[in-house]
Amino acid sequence: MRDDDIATAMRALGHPVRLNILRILATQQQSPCCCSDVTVSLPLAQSTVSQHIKVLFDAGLIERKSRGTRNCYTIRHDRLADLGAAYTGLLAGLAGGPIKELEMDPV
Amino acid sequence: MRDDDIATAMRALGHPVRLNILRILATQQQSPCCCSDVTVSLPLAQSTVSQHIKVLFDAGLIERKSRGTRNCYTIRHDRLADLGAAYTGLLAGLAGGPIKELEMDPV
DNA sequence: TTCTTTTATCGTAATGTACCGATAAAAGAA
DNA sequence: TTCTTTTATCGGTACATTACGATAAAAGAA
Repeated sequence: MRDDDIATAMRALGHPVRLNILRILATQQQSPCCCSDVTVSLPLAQSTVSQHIKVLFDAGLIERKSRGTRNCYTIRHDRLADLGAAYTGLLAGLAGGPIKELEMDPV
Repeated sequence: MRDDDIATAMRALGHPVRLNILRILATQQQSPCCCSDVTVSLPLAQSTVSQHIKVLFDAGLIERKSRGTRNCYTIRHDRLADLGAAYTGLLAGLAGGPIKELEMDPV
């Protein structure tokens, strides 16, 4: 995962409303969840929710499936796990300190 | 960790330059690392780096220590770990699905 | 004291984000 | 066909972010 992708995903998660959208998608995981389903659970206009969904979608954190007149969104758990792994890797790199190159090439 | 704090920390990590600043701080962990030390490692003006550092500081991800005429910054590994735990908790909540309340209150 | 170093902050410009209402396109129902 | 539902996108407003150069304050050196 490149730094740009990590940053994009982090920024997508960097808004409380979008965290809640993920939770809403998780809650209604059984039946497919569309934009209007999310909107009724939030004190925001439909256009605003659609915009937040787009941010999550562009960051690759949710998936879109066209079902009739609605677009159903589901969480991409694989991508969220990837981000978690990338974050763990980042922390490991930060903990190492300046002796990092010795660890990578032990002859 | 509240949603607002998670979002703030995520947003602070949501820029490639700030990821690099953390890595630079980690690399020069031995000797205290100040703003000018970070600046020479980046193709950015000192004022811009100072601003990025402020974002990380305001998010609680780095610590400031006044040492003479310079301000030395160090990584707050505890806060980064907190964020990792919060993220893990978020993922667990998202994986659970709509049966979440049954798990929390098994009588 | 004066000089230098270092940093945060100010001012500014360009760009991005967050919200809203209105609207056009797509798909199903009548 | 016409009507309804749903959604993405457009236009607009307000505010935040990112970048820069310039500058004042603080602390040490001369």
